[in-house]
Amino acid sequence: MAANSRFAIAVHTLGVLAFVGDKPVSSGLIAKSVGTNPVVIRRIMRKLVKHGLVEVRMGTGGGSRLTKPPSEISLAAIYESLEEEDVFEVPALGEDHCCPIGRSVRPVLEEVLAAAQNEMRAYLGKISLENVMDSVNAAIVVGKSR
Amino acid sequence: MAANSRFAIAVHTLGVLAFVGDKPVSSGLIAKSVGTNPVVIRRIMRKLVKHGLVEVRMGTGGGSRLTKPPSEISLAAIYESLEEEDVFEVPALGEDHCCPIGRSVRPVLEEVLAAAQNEMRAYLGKISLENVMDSVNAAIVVGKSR
DNA sequence: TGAAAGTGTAATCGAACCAGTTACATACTA
DNA sequence: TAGTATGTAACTGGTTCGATTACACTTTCA
Repeated sequence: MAANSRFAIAVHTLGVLAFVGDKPVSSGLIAKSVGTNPVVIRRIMRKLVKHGLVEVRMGTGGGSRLTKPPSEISLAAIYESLEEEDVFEVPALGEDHCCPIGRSVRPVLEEVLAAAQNEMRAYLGKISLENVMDSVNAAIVVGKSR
Repeated sequence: MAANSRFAIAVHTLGVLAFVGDKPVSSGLIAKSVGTNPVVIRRIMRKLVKHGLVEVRMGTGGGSRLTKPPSEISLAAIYESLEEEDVFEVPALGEDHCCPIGRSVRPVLEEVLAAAQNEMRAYLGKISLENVMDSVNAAIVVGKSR
């Protein structure tokens, strides 16, 4: 995964859908709320549809809608849907590499780094879209919107 | 932080230093073990020096050396030393943004994502360079180096 | 039935980032 | 002083990514 705004955009997008409720929302409208281009939203939406978080209707009055209540959508599910690369990358070395350390470090590192990322994912699994939106709504009501 | 091999390179580099022990190791030699260019190693080394993990001597017979035993160097310390950007980025929106959700989502997201990254860091804090090298050495002895 | 409002998708552009490399100044040792 | 190192700047090529444009396709509704 690159230094990446896609995850934030995805959560924001689903947040808008959750906020609006049952009515389909167009990618153009979401793009305005997120501050980007409709195509960017649709690119992300494609993956969310593929993973069953969202359904899309084409044509007039169409747009996107959540397939389940926000309480049943965890941030981990959103993260997984985006199919990002790993945060860390362990460069390959070639099998005939001279240094024994070089050859052995790689699998060890991969294991450790994967475990570290799993910790992060586990945390995201504990937070639902509903949790996020509760905080957002609270901020709106209190007027802390800046 | 970008999809990033620097962290892996840094751990690998310090692993070589730990393996060699007290004798200074040149960036050229490390670069060969890591499979990259000496300048890349020196760029990373600069930061490790800045954070006190490593000391460097110039001139003939010079090179780098750990400043403390591997058991006292955690992966989290290495990670911090690299001063990478955050894994996630929450795009800025401008204060006069029209959508109230857009304005309020940002701080909430930032908080959640920071917490997620802290989980990862906490895990890295529990693992020392010595732990990693123990696994590496075990792999070498057993001959599982591929 | 046809216009309008949507999405799907490909292609292109420019900016940013990064590893690799070269080159050279500087520092240290023998 | 010669040789071995690091420090650092500069350039390059590849990759990624968001933004944008363009166009085909789908659906609704008047």
